[in-house]
Amino acid sequence: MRADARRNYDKLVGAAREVFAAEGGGASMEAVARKAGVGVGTLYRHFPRRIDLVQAVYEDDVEELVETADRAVAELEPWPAVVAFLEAFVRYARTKRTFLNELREAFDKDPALKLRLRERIDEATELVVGRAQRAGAVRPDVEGADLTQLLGPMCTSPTLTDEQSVRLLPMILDGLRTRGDVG
Amino acid sequence: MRADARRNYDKLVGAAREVFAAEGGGASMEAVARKAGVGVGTLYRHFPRRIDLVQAVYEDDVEELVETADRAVAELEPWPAVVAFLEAFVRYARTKRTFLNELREAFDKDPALKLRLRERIDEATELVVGRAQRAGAVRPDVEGADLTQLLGPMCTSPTLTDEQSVRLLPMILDGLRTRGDVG
DNA sequence: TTGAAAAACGGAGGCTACCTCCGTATAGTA
DNA sequence: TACTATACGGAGGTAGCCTCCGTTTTTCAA
Repeated sequence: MRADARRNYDKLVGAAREVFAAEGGGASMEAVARKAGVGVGTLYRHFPRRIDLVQAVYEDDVEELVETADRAVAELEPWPAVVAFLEAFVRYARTKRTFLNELREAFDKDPALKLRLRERIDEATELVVGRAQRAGAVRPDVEGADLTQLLGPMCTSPTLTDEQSVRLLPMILDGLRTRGDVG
Repeated sequence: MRADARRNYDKLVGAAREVFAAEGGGASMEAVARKAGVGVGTLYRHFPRRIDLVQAVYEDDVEELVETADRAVAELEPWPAVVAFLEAFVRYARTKRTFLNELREAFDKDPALKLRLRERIDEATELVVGRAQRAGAVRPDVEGADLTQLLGPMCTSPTLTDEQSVRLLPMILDGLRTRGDVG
């Protein structure tokens, strides 16, 4: 891939993320190209169908979430790493609401994609949570996948408000940590 | 409402049902008008937004389902009435798959609609199932709403095949009926 | 460093679907 | 029957999707 192509690819994914977040997954391709500062031709060469763009944004988001997990484990103590990761997960999941339909369509068309990315997220969660469990900071009777299963649907539900998510995550974190544990 | 307007309204809802079933909820308005044998102007006067048409089709389907329940109770013995109604429910729910996204959008915009129609369905189910329970044909430890809750998601799941739904409904019916009951 | 091939860019333009508008047709009514 | 309110239909304006191709940029061998 040529350097300028790579540059434009990244610009397009970034622009698509912003535009989809602001206008929903139905936003016009022209708007994405404009935001990225490239022509529509360039957009369509990289992403022939709208769904390819949605998918690229989503994969990019998942990758970032996984990196957040790695960074949290490398830089933070076990419990703060869990807090940081789950906050990132909530942010990640909530942005999906603006293009849930498009995402579902992408998953319908390619079920393997859904599975693969879900595994990737579950592994990252397990990395952070398992470490905290071994350190005695998190109760042992939960698994990483339980948490994403709990938070994912909560965050993508269209009726969840910003305030609710801000109130609920701390509550979930309190329930998650080993009892009597401090700070 | 003038007679010709009423006629065209009905033709449009019928055409929309067929076209949505065949091409999905994203089918073109022109295609619906053509199928109904009217001009697009007529379509848009009756249904200013696509969502209004989706909603009309859905309400019509629910109405038909409720009528099926009434007819089953009037014309059939308790158990056969349950069979007939649940088969109709499966048919009803499966047709929704082709325009689930549009339906969700309609519900997001008007949550009361969802509630109202759900209640209507639950009442119809209760009518048929309650009668069969009182007649001793159906086990007493289930409610009408449990059944729709079980069948609805099953039928609208995009991964359910025709064959599966044909195999599963009899199984569910077997589990539903009072043990030792015949015919 | 240079020049030519390969790769990528951009946006004009064709296509299709959405929706409005208004002249024409028709049902209902006295 | 004649009149009016109502409804019909589809031409045409608008907008978004996508393709195509002349132009620009990058790469790389000499």
